[in-house]
Amino acid sequence: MLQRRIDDHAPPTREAMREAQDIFFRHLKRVGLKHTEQRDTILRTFLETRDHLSTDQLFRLVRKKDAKIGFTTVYRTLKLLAECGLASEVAFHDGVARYEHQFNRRSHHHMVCTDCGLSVEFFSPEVGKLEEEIGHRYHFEVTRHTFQIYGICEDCRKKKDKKPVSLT
Amino acid sequence: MLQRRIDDHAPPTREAMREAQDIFFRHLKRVGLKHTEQRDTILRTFLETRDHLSTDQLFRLVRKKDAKIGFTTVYRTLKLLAECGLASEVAFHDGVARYEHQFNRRSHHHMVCTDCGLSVEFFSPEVGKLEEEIGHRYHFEVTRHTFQIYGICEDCRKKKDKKPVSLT
DNA sequence: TGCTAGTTGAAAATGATTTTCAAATTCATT
DNA sequence: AATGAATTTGAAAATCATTTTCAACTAGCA
Repeated sequence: MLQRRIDDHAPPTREAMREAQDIFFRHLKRVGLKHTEQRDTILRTFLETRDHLSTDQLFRLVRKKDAKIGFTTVYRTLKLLAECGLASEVAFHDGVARYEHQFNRRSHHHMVCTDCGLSVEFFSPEVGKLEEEIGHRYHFEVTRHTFQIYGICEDCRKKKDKKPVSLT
Repeated sequence: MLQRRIDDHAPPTREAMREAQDIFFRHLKRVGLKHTEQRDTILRTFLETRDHLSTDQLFRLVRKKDAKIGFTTVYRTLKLLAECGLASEVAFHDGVARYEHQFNRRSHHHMVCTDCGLSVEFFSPEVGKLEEEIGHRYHFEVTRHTFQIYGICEDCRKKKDKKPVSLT
């Protein structure tokens, strides 16, 4: 499905990159894993992205930097990144797991067009407050939340108006 | 994964059941499909549930009522129910699509324990308002939203305290 | 009743995700 | 720098939920 974005975002600064690598390698050390060239390449590629990537999409990007890195390694590294909080899963309900990096980003949410796949980010501090409040009420130690709004974007509505009934 | 519930809910009244059937069969007629025994059984079974069911879980329940109904039919009927708004998908990020019935229920959301799978429902009118507001801002025609909070429930936290480091 | 379009369900296909395993690599220790 | 134990890698195979196929069956209109 096509993925367009409305908002924009700056590439990571050198410091940001370094800090993220630090978090990652500290995590690896903590759980007794090793620092490898592949993991580093995958992390760097991931941080340079801005969309919500499927494992396969990230794999394709990684392959451009190092054609010898396999899908499996990307898959496994993405799990490690999720473990240490650098990546988080975003479910768009289309049967594919997507990840986005969480580094230096404000808490945000997504609105997705169910026709063309356009996704828009929006920010809402209320959601964070609500999360905390509900967690407290039910004695949960809250770790994360997901909030997505689904609908039809303006463009797709216009297209529909032109051919109102599809008989195919 | 285990699924416990904290809140409770009454079984559907005869009227509620009838109304849902009406909505369903009206929908079938509208899109030129037929009213069958199987579809009726599946709808009734679904309405009697209260949890977030995977297709397979619903299939098992349906099979108790009519052992001749196949998985495929349950799968297809669930899609039809989602089409006419009687069912809606809930993603718990565990790789399985789940549905819950929407009939006569207030808009609600879920908090899920990532350890034991416990899910709690909560209600929050703010979320609906937010949905509308964001949709308007980006010119989306909003159809639905999902909001889930993830965390660790009280019980699981207590269990962890007892054996703080797992070395297996 | 007869007909047509839709339905059913077993089995096969699909497609994303996950595991397996032998060869290669990391890194703490010599 | 060399050693060796533990981990990593990546291709291939396995898994598993979901979706499609297709031949036999059924609903519901004329």
